[in-house]
Amino acid sequence: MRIVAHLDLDAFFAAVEELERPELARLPLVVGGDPRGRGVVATANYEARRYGIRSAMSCAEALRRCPDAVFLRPRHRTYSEYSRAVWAAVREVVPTVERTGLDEGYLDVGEVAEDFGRARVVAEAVQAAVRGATSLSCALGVASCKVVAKVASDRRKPGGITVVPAGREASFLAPFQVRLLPGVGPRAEARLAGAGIGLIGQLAALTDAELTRLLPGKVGRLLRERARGVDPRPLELTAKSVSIGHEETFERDVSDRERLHEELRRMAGRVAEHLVSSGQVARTVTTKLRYPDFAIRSRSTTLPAGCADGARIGEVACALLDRALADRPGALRLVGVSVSKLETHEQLALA
DNA sequence: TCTGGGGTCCTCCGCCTG
DNA sequence: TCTGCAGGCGGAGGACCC
Repeated sequence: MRIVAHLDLDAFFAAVEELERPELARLPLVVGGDPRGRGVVATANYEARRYGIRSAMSCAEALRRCPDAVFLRPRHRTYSEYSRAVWAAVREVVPTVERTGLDEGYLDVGEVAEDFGRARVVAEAVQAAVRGATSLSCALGVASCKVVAKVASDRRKPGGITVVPAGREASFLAPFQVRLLPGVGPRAEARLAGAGIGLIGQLAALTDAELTRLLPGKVGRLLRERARGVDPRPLELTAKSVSIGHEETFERDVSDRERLHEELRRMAGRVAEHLVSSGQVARTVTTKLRYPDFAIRSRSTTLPAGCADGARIGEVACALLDRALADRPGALRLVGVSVSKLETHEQLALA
């Protein structure tokens, strides 16, 4: 019997900060950007959420909602260390794991539990292991496939366990808002709402013709399958990254070409360091621009051979920036550089 | 509200080639 | 040699996720 669990650490960044600084534990706490700048909320603890503060909200808005909140900048290195400890503890209980982020992932519970009743016991053992190793709490959803497990893990937060027995997938999902289905973002939600479709059960019941009209292409068919609780995706145990990039939003929009080039060269250097440390080279360089009206433009080019040289990547990125600004001149809110078509040194040696 | 930074995947279009 | 077509690929953009 295939049984999958989705594990989600509760308010992860904020929970780590509370562990590191226990005096913050009962205060509204926001981890994210500068509340006087252009930053957004990465994570808010449950105390801050009582004021309506949510992830992805601008920090300025979070400050307006709760002027007494404590604002901290994210410390990714510290979170990575806690994350490593969490997943080591999880693997002591369930050896086969797919990490999808620092704070979440899927577990192959079928390996250690032969039925859904026993799966709950395994989920409790995972929670206890995580708490014992790190003092962090997590929520788990257990089901026959990834999408149902993921929706289930969100049901009882913080610290809960939700088990959806086999055969109950579609009826479990049906009453939830479509936006809770992974893959349905603001655009798809708006299109569905325009046709009076608000619940996952209604999405699951759409005819082919209705689906083609509302959500054409592969995406629509995939979302309707998921709404029906059908999701054959296996656990991905060896995730390899496809691209590496770096981008930054300026405090104030920048139009000075020299300054933009300088920033791009600096970011290209960081990207190249990342490439070198992972033993990879890249063939495609992409420069991204965001204008004050939030319009995004990107220009990319593919090099004849793989490259991990920061100066070379910077040079190409600057030329791409110039090309994009020739098409649409103006000040920029953000620039970024990323590389893709990655190859490892082993692959190059084989080629 | 006024929107970061790191990504992935999908779609569309134009170009090239057989 | 020209035309039409299909498929592959690169480039650009959009939607989404954490």
